[in-house]
Amino acid sequence: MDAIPKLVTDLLMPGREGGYAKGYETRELILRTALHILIEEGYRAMSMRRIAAACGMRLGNLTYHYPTREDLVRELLNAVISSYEVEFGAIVQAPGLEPEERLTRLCSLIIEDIGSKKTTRLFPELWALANHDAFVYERVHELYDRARAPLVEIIAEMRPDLPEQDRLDVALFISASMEGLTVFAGYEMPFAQRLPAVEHIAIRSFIDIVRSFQPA
Amino acid sequence: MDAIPKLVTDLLMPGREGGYAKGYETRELILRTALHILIEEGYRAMSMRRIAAACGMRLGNLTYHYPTREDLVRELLNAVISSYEVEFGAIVQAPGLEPEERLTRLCSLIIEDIGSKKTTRLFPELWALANHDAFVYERVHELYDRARAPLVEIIAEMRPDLPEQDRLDVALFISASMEGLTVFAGYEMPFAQRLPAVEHIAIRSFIDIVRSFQPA
DNA sequence: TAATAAAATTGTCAACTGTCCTATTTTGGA
DNA sequence: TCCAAAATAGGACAGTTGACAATTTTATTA
Repeated sequence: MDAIPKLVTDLLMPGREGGYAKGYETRELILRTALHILIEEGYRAMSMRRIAAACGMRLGNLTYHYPTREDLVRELLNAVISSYEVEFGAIVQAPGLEPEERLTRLCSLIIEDIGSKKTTRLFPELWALANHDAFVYERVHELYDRARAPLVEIIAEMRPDLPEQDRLDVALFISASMEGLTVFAGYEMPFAQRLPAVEHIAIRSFIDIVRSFQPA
Repeated sequence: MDAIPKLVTDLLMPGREGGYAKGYETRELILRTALHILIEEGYRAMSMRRIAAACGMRLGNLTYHYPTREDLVRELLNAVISSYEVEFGAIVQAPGLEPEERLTRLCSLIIEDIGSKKTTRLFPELWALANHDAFVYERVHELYDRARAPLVEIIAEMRPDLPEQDRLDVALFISASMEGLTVFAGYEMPFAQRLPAVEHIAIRSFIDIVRSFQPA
């Protein structure tokens, strides 16, 4: 039913320092399994015992690798968010292309990612958590800052006349616009099948704003 | 610190049928308190005992009014979402005004609501819950359907030439665009103070899309 | 005011939670 | 091959959770 999950970029773990390879693999399995439960059943279902059981290991072993639940959650979110940072950092800026074309490709990639199961399920959890957890808040918005950076650059190229603050505001709006699609046209959302159409509308309108925005 | 909460429209409870007035008041207190905990501390903190304690009542009494936690959550979300439906249903369509002006006012109201603490905190919780709870999913998207309806109407007035599907897609994009602001410029979010500026950009761009959208 | 339905209290239950501690087994390098 | 470190297992702990039953108190109205 589901597409083949792209395991490679699901999580970006910090490199291992000390310890055996076995332990590192186990920690990877743990975080991957925790992420799976988070996506499939939500944050509430992601208990220590539930994770251990799904990993086929004992609770004692889980708490050996992650002494507290908070440790585990932090590492998990860190690894997940890092993988997104890499993903967006790897977006080829394709120098030589017109800025409009680069804007189109960038937004296209982001919006298509929003349609994926992982992103549709994960980010609402992150948003909810961020409202009551300073660590999550910091980490999530750090990610968004980085994801917005290339957008700001393109806007600067297209509109060198614009004050920096206005560029930032426009980039912020474009970024928020796309994120908002998650709830409506994300994976298994009521308008999932309209995502391509809405993507088209979105990108056209983004180009229009950047081209025609005039400071107050 | 916080603004005075507008208690009147926070919750819309179903009218009481049978039972004493006392009981009805108690149920109202329960839902109001549960909502407060949900907003201030998140879904995970909203346990039966926590709610009962915050109400100054015993757990037994809470389970008398709401036998299971699921009952309570359903009633709570139903009451909260109903109040939003009333709020948006009450938006005066101001006949006689230009459609552009009506679009501006409607979006302005919605975006300003997104800046409120209640909305900023509540909706991410709803989005996360909706991903793993069919009831929440249904109820949330029912709300969004209703909130989009006046938008579709205005677009129809401005663009009678447009096929219905295109109007719906445009309304969907505008609606999603605004919701996306929650995470970035909502209450206590990093760009909360940019909300007015972004609101301005958003509305200008919305008017532009509606005016100039051309089917593929 | 008395009768009675509703509301609220109190105590209990099994299941689950995160954390900790102590064996035991496994691993990989000397 | 041996051995110390690492990994895993197993059990125990106190606290929390949702649900429920028996009981007492309160509110409403006949």
